[in-house]
Amino acid sequence: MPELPEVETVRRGLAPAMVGARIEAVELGRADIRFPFPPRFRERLTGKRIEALDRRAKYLLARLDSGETLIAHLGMSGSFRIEEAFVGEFHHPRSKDPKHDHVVFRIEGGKIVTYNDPRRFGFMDLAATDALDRHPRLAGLGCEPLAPDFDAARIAALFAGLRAPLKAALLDQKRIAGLGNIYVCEALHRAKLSPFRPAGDLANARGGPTRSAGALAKAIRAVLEQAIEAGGSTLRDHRQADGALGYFQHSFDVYDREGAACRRPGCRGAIVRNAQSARSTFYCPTCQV
DNA sequence: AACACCCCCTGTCGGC
DNA sequence: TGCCGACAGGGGGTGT
Repeated sequence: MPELPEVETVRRGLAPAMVGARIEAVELGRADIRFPFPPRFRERLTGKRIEALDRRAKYLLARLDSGETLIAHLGMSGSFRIEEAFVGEFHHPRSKDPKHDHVVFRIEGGKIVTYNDPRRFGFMDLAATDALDRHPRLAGLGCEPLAPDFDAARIAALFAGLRAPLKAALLDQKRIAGLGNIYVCEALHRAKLSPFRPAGDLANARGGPTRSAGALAKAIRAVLEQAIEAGGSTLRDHRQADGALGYFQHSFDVYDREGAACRRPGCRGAIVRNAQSARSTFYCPTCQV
């Protein structure tokens, strides 16, 4: 499920139960998910207070009062859920999917937070908070697309001279961090830009922004903000931490709509799907040029 | 630098 | 019904 809006939705769902509370206990269902858990993982979490829960791109960052930060990435299929603990309860005898419940946190105040990840492409790590920006997974990340200074000029500067197609450039987390396959397709459609256009087209000869760069900056911001507002997108029955379903998937204009009519008013085109760098691209060849 | 391709792991879905 | 391949929201690595 998780691109930026879904991770942000998870963050907002977890924060009320976790921020300010101590982690009373941690249980692991196995020794690794995508990677092994770091040494003494449970000990370094147990008894620590969570001072803040932040997001960087698609990463969740739980700042602990120990001076360390818990880094979590949901991969393709990771999700968190919150449940009320009963007295003495730790395991989840009623979990619908105990096989993929890999990490269970018991939180001060009586909540149980469970990380479930069938494909195990997600991971968790711990790092010193004052050295977080040197963590190998965070160090190379590009700019936040919802930051106040993310605009046409920024896009032009990032894309000037690039011959790579817009789709690939937007998926590259080293340039802009947080977009994934769905929201790239959606943003390009909103901006009326072909996914195959060279990214460098958005910069003029002096490296300044074209009108298209402005349209794309606006489209990215709008689609992300609207998706967050909707609680993210729910695909394959993924849920928010509180069990609610996001509903932005009903607002997709192109993603997973191969063969359907383009939703742009006045456009008579149909949505096409094809592969770009081994990933499905959905777009309308009629209005995206 | 940038591409095309491979891998990680598991579940689901469509076609036969 | 059963089997099998294709495919899935992420990301890193390699070789050309």
